Amino acid sequence: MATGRTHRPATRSRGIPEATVARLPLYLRALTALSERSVPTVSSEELAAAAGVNSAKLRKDFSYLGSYGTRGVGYDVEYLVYQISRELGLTQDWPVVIVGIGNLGAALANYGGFASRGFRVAALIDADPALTGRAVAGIPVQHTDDLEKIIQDNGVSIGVIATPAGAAQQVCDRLVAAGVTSILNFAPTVLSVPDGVDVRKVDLSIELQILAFHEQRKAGEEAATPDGGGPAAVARKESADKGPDGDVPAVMPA
Amino acid sequence: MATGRTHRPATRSRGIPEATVARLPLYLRALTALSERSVPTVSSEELAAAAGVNSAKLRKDFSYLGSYGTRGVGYDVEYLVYQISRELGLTQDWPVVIVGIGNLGAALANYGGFASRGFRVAALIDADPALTGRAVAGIPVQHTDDLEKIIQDNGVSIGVIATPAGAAQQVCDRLVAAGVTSILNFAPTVLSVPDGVDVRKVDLSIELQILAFHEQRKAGEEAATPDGGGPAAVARKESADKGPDGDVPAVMPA
DNA sequence: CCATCTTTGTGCACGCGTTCACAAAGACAT
DNA sequence: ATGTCTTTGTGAACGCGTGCACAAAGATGG
Repeated sequence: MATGRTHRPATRSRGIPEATVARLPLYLRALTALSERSVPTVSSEELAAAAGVNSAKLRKDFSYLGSYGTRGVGYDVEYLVYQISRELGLTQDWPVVIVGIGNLGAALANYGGFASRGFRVAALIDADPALTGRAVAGIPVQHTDDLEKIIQDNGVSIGVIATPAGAAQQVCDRLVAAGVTSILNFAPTVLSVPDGVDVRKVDLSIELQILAFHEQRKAGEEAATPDGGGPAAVARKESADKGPDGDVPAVMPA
Repeated sequence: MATGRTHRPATRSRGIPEATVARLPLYLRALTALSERSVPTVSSEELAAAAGVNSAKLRKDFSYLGSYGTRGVGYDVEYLVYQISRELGLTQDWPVVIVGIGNLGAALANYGGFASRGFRVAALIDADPALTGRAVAGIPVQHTDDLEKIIQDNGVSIGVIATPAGAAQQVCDRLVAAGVTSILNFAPTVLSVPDGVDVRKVDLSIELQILAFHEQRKAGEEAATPDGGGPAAVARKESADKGPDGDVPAVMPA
């Protein structure tokens, strides 16, 4: 750990820019919606609008995948769905384990967006013996003691961590040791992983803080807006000193 | 609803780059942890390691806020905590409403990371009459009919959407009409909002799809191994880029 | 077959973000 | 004071991502 030096030299995965990869799921969702409405073809302009991006960007993104469009017509929806799915690896089955079955873990287990895209919740794991055996989203919760066996028996390579912050690194280490090479982390902690292991982080409070920053800026500049005093919240008198409020937020209080 | 402009206006918010703003919460968390351990000062190198970023990047980030460090010593932890909190607008109270109290909404309501950073869940809102009146995380759920009144009475400017995809746009429109100017969207949909409203998106399935892409690539490059290709990929020393600092992505602004 | 129209695919330029490398600044010891 | 040591703050170079603008490619109609 302590990745002191040699950071990633280039972030191009097989010639496809990382930024493009991050948008492919967006296109895929829009295309899937079109497919369900039996729309045969779509132009870059239309699809871009549906995905909320610039049409030039979309065309460039697709150009990295190959030339799948027809000039003067657009893109074949079904064909493009297949190509993007294949590129993202969604044509195969990805068994996933969720560790930490609190409120968030349960929400994830129930989330329908997984199964519809090749992800299969292979197991739910929690350290609380009281949960063991109970079913969440129709899947029985298993105890952390069996983590390694579960990973290996199911050939799991993607793990989701939804534990409290304090347990995240330990769980991460065990997942990696057992063979997991991709981790989606919901715990508010920086995880250390060896090279070759991908970690993506989702942090609910960080997103809100970024919004707060912009919100504060908007409120501050609103003093000059022509529009009458908006009903927007007035900057309340600060008072709550940072205080040592239990910062370490447990993702779930069991 | 002409164009779904959900991407940031690329406006250098008060001279502070967007990328820097996105990292400030990361620094803040690391600093808070140091503060609780009564560490008086910290060097850019140490703090960068704790936050999982490059030290040069961290110093440049702080340089946008001003010169808060002492050469030869480092940064005063308490002072920096205050400066970043103030910059992010966390020294004031931010009432927030959560719309859609399903599994995810409940998880968010219970999430401890909000209250500890100036965010206060002012209300929970759901369209299901069966939920109305029931308490989740100690907060009574109110009906969607009262959405506008709740927003205005509480001076809410930040809304969290955790509804099914089909209801998201409608909820969004009502929130915006009632005065909300920042939205955190968990529904898998592209929201259309007028200028001046910020939207940040968190999409669980998109993150997994991005991981799957890299996972597939790793597996594909390992095909050279004599093994017939078992489903379980072995963590192997490989030049898998994508450094340890998994930045958000999609959310990126998504 | 030719003209015209539509839409893709991409060369190019620009700006943002990242990283390096080092001078400036302060602490500390002598 | 002076020198040495540590660490910040930043100028500059570089690479990536984005968006413009247009030529190429194919459809379509006469």
